[in-house]
Parts: sequence; C-alpha cells; structure tokens
Amino acid sequence: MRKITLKHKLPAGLDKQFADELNSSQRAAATAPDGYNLILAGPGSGKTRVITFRVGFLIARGVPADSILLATFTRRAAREMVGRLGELVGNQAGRVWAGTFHHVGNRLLRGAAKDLGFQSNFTILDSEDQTDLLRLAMDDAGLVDKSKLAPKASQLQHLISFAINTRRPLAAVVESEAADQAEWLPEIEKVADAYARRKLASNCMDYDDLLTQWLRLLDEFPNRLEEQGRMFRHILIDEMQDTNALQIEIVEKIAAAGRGNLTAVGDDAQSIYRFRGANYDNILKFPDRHLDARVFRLEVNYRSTPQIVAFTEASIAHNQSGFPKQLVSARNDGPLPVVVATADVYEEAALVCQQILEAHDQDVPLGRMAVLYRNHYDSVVLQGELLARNIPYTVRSGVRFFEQAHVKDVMAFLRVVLNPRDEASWRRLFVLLPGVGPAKAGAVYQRIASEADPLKALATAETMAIVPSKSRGLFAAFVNDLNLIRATDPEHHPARAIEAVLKGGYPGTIRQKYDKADNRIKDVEQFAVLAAKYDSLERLLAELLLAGDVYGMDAAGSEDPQDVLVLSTVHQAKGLEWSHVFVVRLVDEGFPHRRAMDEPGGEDEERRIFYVAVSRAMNELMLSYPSTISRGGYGPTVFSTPSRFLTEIRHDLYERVVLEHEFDRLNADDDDDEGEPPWTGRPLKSQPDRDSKT
DNA sequence: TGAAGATAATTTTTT
DNA sequence: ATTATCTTCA
Repeated sequence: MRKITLKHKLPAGLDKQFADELNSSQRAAATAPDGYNLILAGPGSGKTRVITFRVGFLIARGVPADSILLATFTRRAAREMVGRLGELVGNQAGRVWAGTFHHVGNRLLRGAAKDLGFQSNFTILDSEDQTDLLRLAMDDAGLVDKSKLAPKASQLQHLISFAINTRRPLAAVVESEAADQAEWLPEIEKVADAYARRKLASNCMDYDDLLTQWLRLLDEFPNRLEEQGRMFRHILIDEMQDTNALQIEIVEKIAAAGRGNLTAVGDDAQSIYRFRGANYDNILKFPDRHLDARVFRLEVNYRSTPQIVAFTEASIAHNQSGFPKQLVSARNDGPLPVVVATADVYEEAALVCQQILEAHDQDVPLGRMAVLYRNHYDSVVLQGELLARNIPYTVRSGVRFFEQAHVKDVMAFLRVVLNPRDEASWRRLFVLLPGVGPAKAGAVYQRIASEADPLKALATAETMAIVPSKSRGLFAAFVNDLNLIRATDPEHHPARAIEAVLKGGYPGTIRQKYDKADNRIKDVEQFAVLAAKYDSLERLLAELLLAGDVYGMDAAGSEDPQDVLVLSTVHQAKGLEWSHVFVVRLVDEGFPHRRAMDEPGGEDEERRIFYVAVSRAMNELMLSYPSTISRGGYGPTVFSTPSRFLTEIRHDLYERVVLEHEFDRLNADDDDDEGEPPWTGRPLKSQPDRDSKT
C-alpha cells in the first residue's frame, strides 16, 4: 500500500523555542523520529526539558495529546512536566496521559475492573493494609507462627511483591532473596494464593495489582490490548533505570500491539530502586531488545560546577557496569566539595546548622539548600538541632501524611462507605471500639460481609449480639455516625464526610487512644481542607495513596516553601536540585548501608545512591561524617569508619576541612587578648556538656 | 479482651 | 536503648 506522510511544521513560536532553548543533542533527542528511542541523560543534562519538548514536538506534529502516555516515576515529576508542557502547548498539556505507572493503571482499571472480577469502586491498599491482610491470609493458609522460625508477614509481603514486580516465580525469589526460608515455600505459596483471594473478596487492589491486573487485561482480553495499542500512539518512559520487569512488559506489549513508538529516558548511573524490583537491565539492554533503537546521549551538565561534576564522575567511575559517558559541566568554576569529620552526630548537626545559617546570611534562601541522608533515621538528631535554632524545615521522609494512624482511621470511614466489602477498613474501625479486638472484629465482619448492604446489617440484633454488652452503646453510636456520614453524599463531597466524622464519636476515640490528640484532630481538619478540592471520593482516596511524595503537613501546604530547608532521603531527592547540598552520616555501614552490602550488586547500587546524592548540588557540596557513632542509634558509641565512597576518591577532587572549636568566653568583660579567642585551633575530642546524662 | 510484665527485635530505600 | 511483640492472667 502506498503511504502518504503528512508533514507538519511546528508553530513559529515553538520552532524558535526549539532553536533557543535546546542544545543540538537535546534537540536531536526531542525531535527523534518515530520508533524506539533511548535517551541517556546524565544528571543536570536537561532531561525534563527534553521530554517536555518531545511531547510538545509530537503534539505540534499533530499527535493528539490524549494518545500520548508519559509514565513517570513520581507524581511530582508528572506534575512538573505537565506544567512545563503547558507553557509550550497550552491547554493540550492537560490531556496527556501523564502519571506514574500505578496512577495510569488505576485510571485504566476503573473502567475494566468488572472484566477482572473486581468492582469499579475497588479501594487501594497501602503497605500497612497489605501487611494486615497478609496476616489474615497466613491464618487462612495455616501458617501461624507457632515456630519462631516461620517467616513474618512483612517479609512475606516483600517476597510476594518482589516476585510479582520482577516477573519471577515465587519459588525462585524465595531461593535467591531469602534462602533461609526456603523450607517454608509450600506454605508461602499457599499464603500468596490466600492473599490474592482476600483481595478479590474485599474488592481491594494493592499497589502491585494496579500493574498486574493491567497486564492481565492485556494478556487475557485481546480487544483491550488492541484498544490500548490504538489509544497510546506514543509512549514515553521517564526514569527508565528504575522501572521493573512488570512495568516494562506492560508498555512493551502496548507498543508492540500499537504503533511501536517508545521513547525511554533515564540514566543507568541513577538506578537506585532494586529493592522494589527495578531492573537495571531494562535500560542497559534496551538497545539489545530493540536493534533498530536510536540512542541519544545528553552529556552536558547545566546544573553543577565543574568541581562538583568531577567529584561525582570520580565516584561513579568505581562502578564496573554502566554505559560509558563523559559528563561536561557548562558552568563556571566553583569551590571544591568539602569533606568534614565531626566528633559525633551532635557536632555534625551543629556544623550543618551553622553552615546553613552562614549561607543564609549570604542571601541563599533556605529553600535552595537541602540536607540529604541515606536513612530516615539519620535526620532525627539534626531535626532536634534545627528546632533548637528555629530554622524552619520540612522533612521528606519517614511517615507520610496518609500513613499516620489517625488519618488512616478517617480514611477507613470513607473507604467502607465507598467499598462496603473493604475488610481491612472494617476491621480497623471495629478495633477502635473499646472491648473489641481482632477476634471480635473478625466475627462482626464475617457477620456482615455476605449481606447485600453490610452497612445496614451492622445495626441488626444479630450483629449486636457479637459485641460485648458493655460496648454496645458505643457500637450503636458508631453505627449512627456511619449513617450520618453516608447521608452527606460522601462520594461527591468527601470533605463533608470528613467533617461528619469529626462531629461523631471519633475525636473522642483519638483522645482516648492516641497521644497529642489535639494535633491529630488538627490533621484531620487539614485532611478535610485537602479533600474539599475533590468532588469524587474515589479519586481522593486513590490519589492520596498514589501521591507518594506527600509528607507531614506538606499535604495541606503549611509554610512558604521558598524559605524552608529541605531534609530528605536520597531516594526522595531524585530529580531535584539545590544550590547548597549537605550529605551527612557518611560512615561505612550507614552509607553504604550494611544490609545492602550483603546483596549481590549491593555496593554498586549504594554507590549509585551516593552518586544521586552528590549530583543534586549546583554550587556547593558539603560531605560530613561523625567520627564516633552509636550503631543504629543504640548500643555503645564506637569509632566509625568514613564511608568508602569518600576515601576512594582522589584527594585533589575535594577539600578536607578540619573543625576547630571556638567557645564564647566565660567572662565577656575580660578584655585581655582581644580578637584571639583562647582556644582557637585546639582540636577537641567532643563538644562540651552535650547530653552527658547517659 | 486488655493490662501488666517479660522477651525479642530492631534499623534501608517507596509506588 | 527503645520499641514491638508475646505471654500470662484478671
């Protein structure tokens, strides 16, 4: 058949932007022809810009915006790209399918749930819900931890999820990831089956289901595969190095069934999610899987000074594998990265605070500085020091807003209204009542689960009979609250439903069960404010669980982000940049983490995490480690070994700084030896009078 | 079931 | 060293 290619010209303005705002290799990548393309983009090389421009290019060429799938690693990245795309192509930007794999999966599955045995109002399980449900599944499978050696729910959860995400048989995963549990394999497989049944019965999907069920749809329903192949004429994948086998199978399948237009963008040196099943080979072997693939390299770093780039490159050079590349800084010279040893973790915190305040005095806003660490735990001491010095900060690690017990309680109220079969949520609510524990909660759920309207069945005498007599009054009040919540039309007004929860007995429960009750009630009020932006309960619940980067009060937008210091794990810092970056706790066993070192390829993965950390810095980079540390925050204090990631680097690539101590004079009016503080230059072993009560 | 007391485990990173 | 989990008993 003869083909006619319609040639589209870019709108004049866009044409100019392509010429002005991209360098030649960025432009080549952004305007790559159809087919399979791999864009290798080093840190600071304008990756986001290239993807955005590529989408803009496709739209300008006449590709409908809603036939472009842009899979990102976080919601934040998706939001940022759509925002920038808006500047390029206007309101078309909002029609692109942009989001995480899980997010897109969720959206597609709402319309296809029935085919798969679920209802379209399925609720999503977070990781704690998964563990809870898995415990029940362990009971189903007869795997009660009678023997102390039996695997724990959390470990099973990881194994089952890892097998799913890597597309490997459970048996193989148990063998390679937890060889000591291999004898339990038959039971583990039974648990996995029982867990899947429980999810189906309670009309819940966990994170993995959002991908697995999506793939099932493509495998088992040829019309769906054909439909999605048609629907997604161009697929772009951001952060390719952190995709897993399951995600790649999904998009490769869609691309193959459709137009075969797949553009992958990433940096193999920044692959840091192995624990989640990410497969480094997805990016490394892309050219092998697609022999006709074009490969583009973005090697000019616009973010960091030559000194910082030299340091980061020297670090990653210690890894054996990876695409060879030569990163060049486009910036003017800056200071060398600084390495400092402190006496202990308290002195490290004091040092970081002091440096931050000094930079702040030189007009670097707090918002342009960040402290990065390997483990969330590493931020605790620093937080104390920041509080003491009144330096505003936000923490982007640890417990997420919606993972806090009281927020989850409120979500459980909403979830049972949306999906009355949601067993995990029902149990959560029942156990809040005094006199009801796991056993009674299970019995009540059993009683109402099979009813057409479980909510109505709650109020019956038969259900009441299960509840201990002294709790019946509170139970009746709880049922009444639920009815009031349902009366607010929660599906379209989730905020009203949360306000109804606050008017009922729940605040009393908070006061009785939790500490800091007032703060928690305020959190729930903030939750209502957040919910007011939604006119669909289903979307609110799904987005909250899939948001990923919503920590603490960030959810409600507490302070002006311009002048707030960021504390973050390295993982959470991916894709971001700051003028001044402080990487702390660089001790062996901490960073690299001891447990990671036992895993195959663990050291390389840890080094990539270090690479991500140091490559976030634009102008100044300070690396510090305490000379003494108590292992994991408990036990005796011991001398630490500086991280191998520091010691292995050529000494001329950083500046080693020795800390000196200066004390306020005891007698301020003693005017002898003006200007020369008495102890300057004298090295000290530790800070004086620091928490010496132990 | 829930409280008190005893014992074990914990410390990676997250959609 | 704390915290989570388990055991025992009211």
